[in-house]
Amino acid sequence: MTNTVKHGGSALRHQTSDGPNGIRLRRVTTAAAIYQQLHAAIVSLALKPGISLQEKRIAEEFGVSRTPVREALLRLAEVGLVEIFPQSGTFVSRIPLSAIPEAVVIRKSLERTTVERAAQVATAEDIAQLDSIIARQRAHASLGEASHFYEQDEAFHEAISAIAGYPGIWTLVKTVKLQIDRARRLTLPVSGRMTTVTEEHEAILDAIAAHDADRASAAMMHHLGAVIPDVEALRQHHPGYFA
Amino acid sequence: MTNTVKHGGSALRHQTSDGPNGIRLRRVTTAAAIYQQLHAAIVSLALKPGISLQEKRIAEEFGVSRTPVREALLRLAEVGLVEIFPQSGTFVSRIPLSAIPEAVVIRKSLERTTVERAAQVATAEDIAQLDSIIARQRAHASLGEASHFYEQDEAFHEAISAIAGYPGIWTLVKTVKLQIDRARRLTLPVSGRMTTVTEEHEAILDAIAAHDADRASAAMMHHLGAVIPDVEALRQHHPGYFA
DNA sequence: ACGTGCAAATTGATATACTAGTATGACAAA
DNA sequence: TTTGTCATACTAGTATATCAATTTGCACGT
Repeated sequence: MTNTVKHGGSALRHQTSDGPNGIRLRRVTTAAAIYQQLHAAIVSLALKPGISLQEKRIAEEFGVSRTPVREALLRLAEVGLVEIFPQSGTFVSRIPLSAIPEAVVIRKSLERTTVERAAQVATAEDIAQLDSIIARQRAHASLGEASHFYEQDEAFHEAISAIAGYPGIWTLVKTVKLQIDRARRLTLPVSGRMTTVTEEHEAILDAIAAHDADRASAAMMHHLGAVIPDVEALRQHHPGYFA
Repeated sequence: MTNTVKHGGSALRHQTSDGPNGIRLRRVTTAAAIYQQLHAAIVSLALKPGISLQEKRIAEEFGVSRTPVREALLRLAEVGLVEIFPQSGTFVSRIPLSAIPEAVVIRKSLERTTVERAAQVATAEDIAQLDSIIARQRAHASLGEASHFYEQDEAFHEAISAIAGYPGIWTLVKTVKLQIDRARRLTLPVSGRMTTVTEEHEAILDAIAAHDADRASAAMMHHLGAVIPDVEALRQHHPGYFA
């Protein structure tokens, strides 16, 4: 377990507080920047589950001191993306397959709530917004742009949360579904999957537009239930990635 | 905004790692200890919303360096109990009344899920366990022991989550209901409230014992809906406590 | 093969110093 | 009086060096 990963020697550049127009921007701390970079790297599996992360080495690679690196790692440990063993080492967490079913249940519970509420209160503009998201999604799907497609997928769910008046629920869902996302990254990109997802989103939107909370809920449950990855196949293809 | 608060000069003592029986206990880091103390102080309102918390001063009061204090404050900021303004100051967060309705919705959503599942799968032992919790609760209520009563109240909900097979949901609910708890602390202890809560718990348990998921859900929703504090009265009595 | 013990490695914590924003109040200008 | 500027002090963010506590692995000896 002495694997390491190169970060490409990316140097962090402190953002100065003054924008060109004199607007006072919120300062981006070094610790926050490192957190985001590591977060993205872990979720995208650029940093593989199980590999070692050392405060000292990361600090050198980013060209900063241990302090902000340490703070970033502590935050990552809280959301379950790294595991810190005192006086021993810090490692990218293995994907806890046993926790995924519960994460799915939580997500279903919360998104059922948002979609039902959204179906009750959605305005014409809300529906138009969701429709435009789906349109972009369909375009990306036809071009096979998985990354952009994924962004719009998230935007769709986030928009529903916002429409319902519960934007904080999406924030919660994002952290809950982290490990699910990591597992999903390992599944081969099934052709046609993007089209299927788009159709499921359309079904959800149809129900919202009809202000049919029950149908919207059912469509959302079907959508979220279809995303569960095949656990056993993953274990076979990627030994050592799971806890 | 130069208010401060005395911590009574409580000195932290490092726990050694070896228990009397040789079992290797998980080491309690200084940062974690400080986090817990500040967490409890803020939720119990011993630390009032809005007052200043300074890394340096807290470090001196606890007799430690800035580092663990800083880590504790960062964690507290993540759960919304303190607000950090870079290069300016750190303050106990004011209670965000506007976020409370959403927190209630989230809690209802998650606990509806757990109680419905619990009603489906509860065994005789599970039901006995819940019954004993309620028994203890009734005893504490009759003696007016609010603090012990509150512990059993939490234990009841936590047990339901565990019975459902979703222990992580209770962990989530605990953080979501933090601000609700702070607001509730400000409400005067209504006589008979403890008795009412106990009866509501009994109704929930009855439905679970009967494996009636719908009734259990309804009882839980009624229970959680009855706890919403009177926002306007709070604003009047405690100016400066809310955001 | 199997413990034993020591050295290396790593996180936890301390102490100190410096930087960069931020709040504050005094003071000058209108 | 009001407004704008400036000096000052304060605070969080970061850097650096160092030590402590503990785990881990490997060499060593039995």
